[in-house]
Amino acid sequence: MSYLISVMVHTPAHSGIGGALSYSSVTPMPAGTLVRVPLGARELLGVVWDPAENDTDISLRPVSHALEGVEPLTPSWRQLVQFAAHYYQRSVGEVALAALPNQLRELSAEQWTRRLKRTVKADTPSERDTPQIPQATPEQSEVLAQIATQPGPFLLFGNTGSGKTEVYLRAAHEVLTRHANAQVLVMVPEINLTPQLEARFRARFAPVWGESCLVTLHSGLTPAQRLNHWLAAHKGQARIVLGTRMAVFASMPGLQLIVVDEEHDPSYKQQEGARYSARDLAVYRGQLEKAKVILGSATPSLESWHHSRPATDTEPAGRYLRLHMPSRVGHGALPLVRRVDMNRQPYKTVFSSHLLDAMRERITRGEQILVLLNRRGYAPVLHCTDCGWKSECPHCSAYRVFHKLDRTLRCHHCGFTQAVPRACPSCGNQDISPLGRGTEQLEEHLGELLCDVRRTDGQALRIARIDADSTRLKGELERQLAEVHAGAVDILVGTQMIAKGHDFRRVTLVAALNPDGALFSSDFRAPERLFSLLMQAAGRAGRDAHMSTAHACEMWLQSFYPQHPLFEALKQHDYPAFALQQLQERQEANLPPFSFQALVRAEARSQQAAQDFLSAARDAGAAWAEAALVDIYPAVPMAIQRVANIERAQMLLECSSRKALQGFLNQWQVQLLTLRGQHKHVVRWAIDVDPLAI
DNA sequence: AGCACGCCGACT
DNA sequence: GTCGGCGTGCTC
Repeated sequence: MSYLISVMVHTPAHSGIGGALSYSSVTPMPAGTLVRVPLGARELLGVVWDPAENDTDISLRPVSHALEGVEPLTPSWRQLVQFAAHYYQRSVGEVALAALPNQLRELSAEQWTRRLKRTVKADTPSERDTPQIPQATPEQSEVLAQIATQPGPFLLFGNTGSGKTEVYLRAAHEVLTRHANAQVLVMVPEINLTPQLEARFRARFAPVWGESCLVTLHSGLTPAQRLNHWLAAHKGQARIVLGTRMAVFASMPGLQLIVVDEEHDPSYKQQEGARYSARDLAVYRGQLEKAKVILGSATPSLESWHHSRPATDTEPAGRYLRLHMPSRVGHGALPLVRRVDMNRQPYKTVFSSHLLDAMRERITRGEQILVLLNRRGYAPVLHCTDCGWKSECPHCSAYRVFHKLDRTLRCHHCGFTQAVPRACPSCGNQDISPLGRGTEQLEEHLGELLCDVRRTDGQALRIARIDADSTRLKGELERQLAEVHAGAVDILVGTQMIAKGHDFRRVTLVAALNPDGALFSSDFRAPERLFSLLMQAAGRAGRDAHMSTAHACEMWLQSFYPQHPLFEALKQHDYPAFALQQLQERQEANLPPFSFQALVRAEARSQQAAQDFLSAARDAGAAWAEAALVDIYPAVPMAIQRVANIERAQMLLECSSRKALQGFLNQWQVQLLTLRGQHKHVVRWAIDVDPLAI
C-alpha cells in the first residue's frame, strides 16, 4: 500500500509544469509537510500541498524524505500562498518556495540534522529595566478601544508624532497577553526602518518575554539568521515578527495581529517575480486567519483612504474602519509652509533669492537645512518654459512621455504617439524640455551661491548629498547620517530617502526645489507620492522642541504653480482635503481605486517583437475582454525602453471590476503561454496586477 | 528555473 | 581528435 503525495516545487508558471507534482510515499504525509523530492536529475525542496490519496499509479517516483523536526505549514499559510499566486498570476510553487528561507532549500540532509541539534538554545534572560510605559492619551485610548471591539481592518490615520507606534505597542501587548500562543506581525516598508521600530518593541516586550520574543525578517539577514528567525516564528517561539514585505509570508501559527506601518509606501509592492502587494496580502491574511489588521499612515494611500470612507446618505461605508489621531504628542508645531512663485523669478533660477536668504539666516544661527530633490519616479514629460505648454495626451487625462530613442511623445495610457515637435505647439518657442530637470550639479551650484556664508564656528559651510549614488557602499548611509546628527553638515541635499524615518533634530528648514514634475506626470500616482514625501519631510523638521520654540520651522516650496490644490492642502497640512480632490480626479478619469489595472510587460531583442507579442496577446483576448468589460490598450514602449540591449514594451488592462479582471487574466494567461511558442523572439513576459507605476 | 542532450567551431 | 558554445526540451 502506498500513497500519492502532491508536492509544490519551485517552477515558474510558464515552465509547462505549473501545478503540483505527484510522488509516491509509503507513509501518508500531511499537507504542509516540507519534503525533498527528485525532479529530473536534481533533488528539490517541496511542500506537500494536498492531503495524501491512495496511490493508483505505480510509475510515480517516491518522495526522498520529509524534513525532520519541522511542523507542517498551516492550512491558512497554504491558502495565503495559493491566493497570492492566483491573484498575481504566478505558479503556487514559485510563491510558496520563495516565501521559505533559502537555506531550507540548500541544506543537505546531513547539514539539516546538524542544524536541528544546534538550534535548541535556551532563552537568554533579559537584563533590561522594566519599560517606561507612557500614559495613553485619550485619543490613543479611544483608538485602542475601537481596535479591541471592532473587526477591522483599521486604517490608523495620524500625523508624524501622533503616537501611532504607541498604539501598535499597546495593541500588540493586548493580543500577546490575552493568548499564550498569540503572535504579532509588524511590517515596515524598508529595511533601514527596522532598527528603530525593533528597538521600541524590544524595549517594551523583552523585559517581559525575553530577547527571543522578537525576530526580524528582511533581506539584510544572513542565510543562517534568516533560517533561525523563520524557524522561531514557525515554532511560535517568536511572539513578534518584524520585517519588510517578505514577512507577510512568515509562517506564524498563532498570528492574531498584523500591523502595516507607513502603509502608503510603494515599497510594499514587490517589483520583480511575483509582484505582490504585501499590504494588500496583509489585509487578506488578516481576514483569512481572523487576525486584526492595522494599516498606519500620516498620508494613506488613496486606495486605503477610499476603502475607509465613512458611510454617506447614499453610500455604505468602505470595508476598512478609519481611526483618526489628529494631535501631535510631545513635538513642536507643524512647520509653516512657504511657497515661492517661480514665475516671478529670473529665467532659469534654481534657488530663489528669498530661499537663499532664509538659508543663510538659518546657517548663521547654527541650524540645519534639508534640500529635497524629487527625482524619483521622474517621467520625462515635456514642457515649454515660455507658455507652460505640456505634452498632454489629446485623448486622455494623462501626459505623454518623451521617448529619447526615437524622439516621440507617447501616451502610456492609450498609446497615442507623435514625433516630438521642434517648437512649442502653443507658442512656437524653441525651448521645450523635460519637466524637472537640471538638478544634477545642484550641490555644487548651492555651494557657489552660499560661498560667503560662515557657520557659527567661523568655518565654511558644509553641504552633504545623500542619494542612491552616494550611499551605494554598505554603511555609507549610516556614516553620512551620523555626520548630520553630529552637526558637521549644514545643508543636506538628497532624494526621498532622507525624508523617511530619520529624525534630524536640528533641521529647521526644508526646501523642495522643483516639485512641479509630479504635478504633471504621466504617472497618475505622482501627486500622491509627492504629497506624502512633502508631508513626511515637513515632519522631519523641528522635532527638537528647543529649536522649534525659538524659531518657527519652515518648509519652502519653489513652484511655477504655487496655487495648485496640492500645495494649498499641504500648506494647511490637510491630507483629507488633498485626498478628496485627488479621488474626485481619479473618479472622473476612472482610475484606481475606481478601476482595476494590470500591466503586461514583454521583453525582446527588438521593440517590434515585444510589441508584436503584446498585440497578438491583445487580439487573442479581445473577444473575452469585451465580454468581461476589460479594456486592453495598445502596446507602448516602456518609459525606459531599452535595458542592457533588451527592448521592453508594456500594455495596460483596465476594468471596473476586480473580479472580472481576475477572471479574464486567468483565462488569458493560458493563451499567452501558447502565444509565446509562436513568438520566438520574445525573451520573457510577465503580468503585473495592480501596478504602481505605468 | 535547472539541467540534460545535441550539434557545430577553435584549441591542448 | 576533444572542450565548450548555448539552442530546444523535459522534469511528477
